[in-house]
Amino acid sequence: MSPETGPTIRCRFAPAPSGSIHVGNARSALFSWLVARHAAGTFVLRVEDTDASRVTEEAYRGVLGSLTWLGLDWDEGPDIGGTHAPYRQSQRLDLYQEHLHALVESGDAYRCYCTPEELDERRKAALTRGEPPGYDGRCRRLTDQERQVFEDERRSFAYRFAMPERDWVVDDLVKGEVTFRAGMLRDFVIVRSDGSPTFLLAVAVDDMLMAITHVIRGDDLLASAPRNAAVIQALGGTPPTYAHLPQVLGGDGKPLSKRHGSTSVEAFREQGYLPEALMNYLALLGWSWDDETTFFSRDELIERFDLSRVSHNPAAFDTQKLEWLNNHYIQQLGDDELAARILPFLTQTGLLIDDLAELRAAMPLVRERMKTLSEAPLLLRFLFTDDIEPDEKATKLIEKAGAEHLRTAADLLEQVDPWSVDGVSAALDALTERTGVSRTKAWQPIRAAISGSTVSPPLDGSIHLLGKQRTSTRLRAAAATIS
RNA sequence: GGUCCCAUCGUCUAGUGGCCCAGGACGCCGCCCUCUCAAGGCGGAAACACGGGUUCAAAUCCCGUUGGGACUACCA
Repeated sequence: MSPETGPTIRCRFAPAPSGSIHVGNARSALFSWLVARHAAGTFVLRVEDTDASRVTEEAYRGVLGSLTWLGLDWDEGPDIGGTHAPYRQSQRLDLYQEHLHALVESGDAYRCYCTPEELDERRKAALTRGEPPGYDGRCRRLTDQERQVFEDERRSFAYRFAMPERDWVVDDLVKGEVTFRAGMLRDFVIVRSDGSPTFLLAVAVDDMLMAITHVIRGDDLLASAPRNAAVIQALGGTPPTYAHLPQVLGGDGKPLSKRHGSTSVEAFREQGYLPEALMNYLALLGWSWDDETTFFSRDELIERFDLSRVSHNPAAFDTQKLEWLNNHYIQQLGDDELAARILPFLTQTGLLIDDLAELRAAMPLVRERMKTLSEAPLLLRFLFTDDIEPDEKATKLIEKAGAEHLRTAADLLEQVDPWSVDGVSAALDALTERTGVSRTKAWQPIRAAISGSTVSPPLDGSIHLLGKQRTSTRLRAAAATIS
């Protein structure tokens, strides 16, 4: 697979821009991209937007955006062009038309005059007879006279591909040799009666014309591989090598569907997952390097990824493991980087960050406390607003501690000079000593008063960042609420 | 219904006939650390779907059963 030993490997990802791309597709894209990058080959992005009515410009941009965010890039695509342009199927219609004619010329495609109603009827009849329900090939065997009758009636027609009646073997890089017996693959529609090409024509033509060498996709498309290959062969081309990946399932082990909520890449981004974490996690869904390595950087994946180590069984998406990985990657981020990534999540909840230095200074306090970036506002809110309303638990703690305790704390903290974490810490210890209770008992009411919650980053660091004045104000305000 | 794919802890997986009374990771449980919550450390419970073969030896090979899934569209 090295560039020196053979033709350049060309892989592609061909999403339909119908909304956003879900994690199953994202993994297909990732694996395909990894194969290309590992082999120093070419990665092609092609957009399957033949169903133009449903495709919006926004959905199109969303797909590209999701891939870019994930960390994937491409050498040829609709946005950057390339030697096999255009890369949107909606702009390749004349190409499909041209190849349809070639297929008709060579006798590999024919007009099918069967109406949807007739097809439906025959399908049902076959089913009740216990026979396979596929197209029976009727119009393929029409005599010239019969055909003429339909033409004279001006019946509308679709074009079907005449599937050669022989066994087909797909030598799949993941599944191995898969045999499809003669007769199992029926003649399929390649151009609809409205003249539009179907996926089965477009994919074959595009893969052939774009000189794709490796098609890596979900195994729901396994049965279409022999059809793709047959069309390409009929067109005089050489079919690519196929690799069909086992499905990505929802957390419940069922196929991904609306039931699982938002499983789009975009949704994970919005929830505060890091792209490096998602990529790492997705790589591990159906692939492993050895018996123990879990963390892989983008470059390590490129270096190590190999289809021969792709699992044969479907994989359930485990959000908890993703969360754990995400926390790991968050911990790897430096203060500036983490602050920059958190910022949008804070402003999104209405918090105004006027002091970036303060935000940056808070990073060490929250870094290992977040599974996702979207948890940041909850942890940092007390620093960026003075609108602190103690929750129920916090209120109870404050009342139980009493006004005296809070005022004592305020007194002690006001005396801290210079204002440092150590100084704050010493003052808190003095408070503990003076009251003669445990740190937990002495400090929790303080935490409640300054953060409004029973959970917060470490107290001394939090108070230090809050500042002497604001801390004092909050403690005394809390004390004042107790009658 | 037919064809095809798949089957190791709850989950992701290691395992290509002996190194496996099955290893790692997430999750779970316990302990430690500890100002809350986390993070971290240590320890624990937890799997070869079932039944037949083949073999000196099977999680690993073969057959069957069961169970999942895909396909069987003028969807992609």
